[in-house]
Amino acid sequence: MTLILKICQLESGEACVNKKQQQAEQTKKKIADAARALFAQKGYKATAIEDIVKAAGCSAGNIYYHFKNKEGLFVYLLEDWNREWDRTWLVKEKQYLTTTDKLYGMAEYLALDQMSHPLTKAADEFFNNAEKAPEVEERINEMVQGYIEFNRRLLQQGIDNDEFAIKNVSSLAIILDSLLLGLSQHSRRMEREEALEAYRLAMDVFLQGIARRIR
Amino acid sequence: MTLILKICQLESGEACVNKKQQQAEQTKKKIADAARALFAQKGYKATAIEDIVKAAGCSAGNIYYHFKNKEGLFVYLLEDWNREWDRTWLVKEKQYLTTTDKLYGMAEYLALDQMSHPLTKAADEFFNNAEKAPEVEERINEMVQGYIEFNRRLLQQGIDNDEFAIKNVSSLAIILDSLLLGLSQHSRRMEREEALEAYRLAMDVFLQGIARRIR
DNA sequence: CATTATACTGAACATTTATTCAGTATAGGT
DNA sequence: ACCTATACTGAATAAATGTTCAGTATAATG
Repeated sequence: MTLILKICQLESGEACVNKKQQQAEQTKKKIADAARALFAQKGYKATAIEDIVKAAGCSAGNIYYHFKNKEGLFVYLLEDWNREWDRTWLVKEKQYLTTTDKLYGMAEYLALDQMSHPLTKAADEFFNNAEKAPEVEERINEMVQGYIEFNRRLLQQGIDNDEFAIKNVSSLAIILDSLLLGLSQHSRRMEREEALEAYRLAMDVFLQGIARRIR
Repeated sequence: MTLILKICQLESGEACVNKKQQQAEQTKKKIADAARALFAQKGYKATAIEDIVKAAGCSAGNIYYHFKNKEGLFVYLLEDWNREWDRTWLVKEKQYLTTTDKLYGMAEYLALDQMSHPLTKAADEFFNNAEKAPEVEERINEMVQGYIEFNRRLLQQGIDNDEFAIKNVSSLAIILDSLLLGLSQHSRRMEREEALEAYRLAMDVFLQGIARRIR
C-alpha cells in the first residue's frame, strides 16, 4: 500500500513490471481478441459468452472479472477501435495538403477499414439493437457525437482554406456522416474494389455538392 | 370445391363475402396492427410473441396459424409497408414536373414517413441482425435491390430530361440510397423540423453534386 | 343434419444463454 | 513464513421466449 504501488496501478498496463498484473493484462487482451474475432464472424447477439470462453481458453467467470458484462466487453472493443482509428488517422492525415484531399483520403481509408475491419457489421447490429443499458445508450450517443464533431472540424478547415463555400457546417457534418454510415452498410454487399469505387464516387458527389460555385 | 370457391380464395381478402374468411382476415389484420405498434415501440427482438398475444387478444397458436413465424410476421409488415409506400408515392409523384422536384419531394416524404412511420427503427435492427433464415436474407436483398432500382429509374429520368449529367447511374443510385439510409438513422435523434431540414439539405448537396456543370 | 375444412386455443416444451458466486490458486508485500 | 489482495474457475442459476400440437369451436357444404 505504498505510494509506488498506487502510481503503478494508475498507469494502465504494460508500463508496470508486475508479473501478476502483466499476466492479467495479457488474459484480458486474449479475451478481447477472441471476442472481437467472434463478434466479427457471427455478430453480437449470435456470439455467446460460451463461445468466447472456448476461443479464449478461459472460464466464463474470468470474462466477468475483466469486463462488467457482455455489453461492456463490446463497448470496450468499440472504444479500442476508435482509439486505434484516431491514432492511425493522425499519422495518415499529415500526407494530405488540402481538406479535399483529406476527405478523399478518409473515404479511401474508411472503405478499406470497413472491409478489413470486422467489427463494423456487429457494431451496426449493436447500435440498432433496442435493448441497451441507459449508460451504454449514452456512451453510443457520445461516440456518434464524436464522429460528427470530427467531420465538423474537417469541414470547417475546408471553409477556412476557401475550398468550400458553405454555411451550415454542423448540418453538413451530419450529412457527411449519414453518407458514410449508409455506405458502410451497402459496402458489405460489395467486393473490395467496388466498395472503394463507391466511396470515391460518393465523395466526388459530396465535394461537388459543397464546392465553391463559379457564379 | 367449386370453381367459384377457388377464384374466391385467389382474390386476397375483402372481395370475397365469406363470413369465416372475412373474420380470419380481420384477426390477421388485428395481429398485424398490434405487432406493428409493438415492434415500433420496443423493437424487433424486444417484442415477444407473448406481448403480441396480449395486445391482439388472441392465442399464440393463432399467430402461427396466420404467419409462419416471428420473422415471417415482420417480413409481412415490411412488405405491407412497401406496398403502401409505392401506392402513395405513385399518386404523389404526379404533382412534380422535373426529376429534381421529384427527388426533393421524395426526400420530404421520406423525412415525414420516417418520422411518422414507426417501423424504421425495428427494420434497421432487423436488417442488421445476423440471425436470419436464408430465405429471409434473400427477401431482404430483394427489397434493398428494389430501393436501388427505384432510385436508378428516377436518376435515369433526370438524365433523359437533361437535368443531370452523369454516367454511372447504378452507382449513384446506391449512393443516393446510402445517403437516405444513413439519414434515416440520424434523423431518429432529431426533431421533426430538424429532420426535414436535414433531408432537404442532403438533397441539395446530392443534386448539386450531380448537376450539369457550366463548363 | 352430418361432415368437413377452417379458424383458433393455450399449456407444455425445448432450448438458449447471460450472469453469479462460493471456492481455489498464487504472487506480492511484510 | 504468513497473510492478503488479486486473478481465476466452472457448475449452478434463472429467466426468457419462439414454437408446437393435441384438442375445441364453428361456419360452410352437400
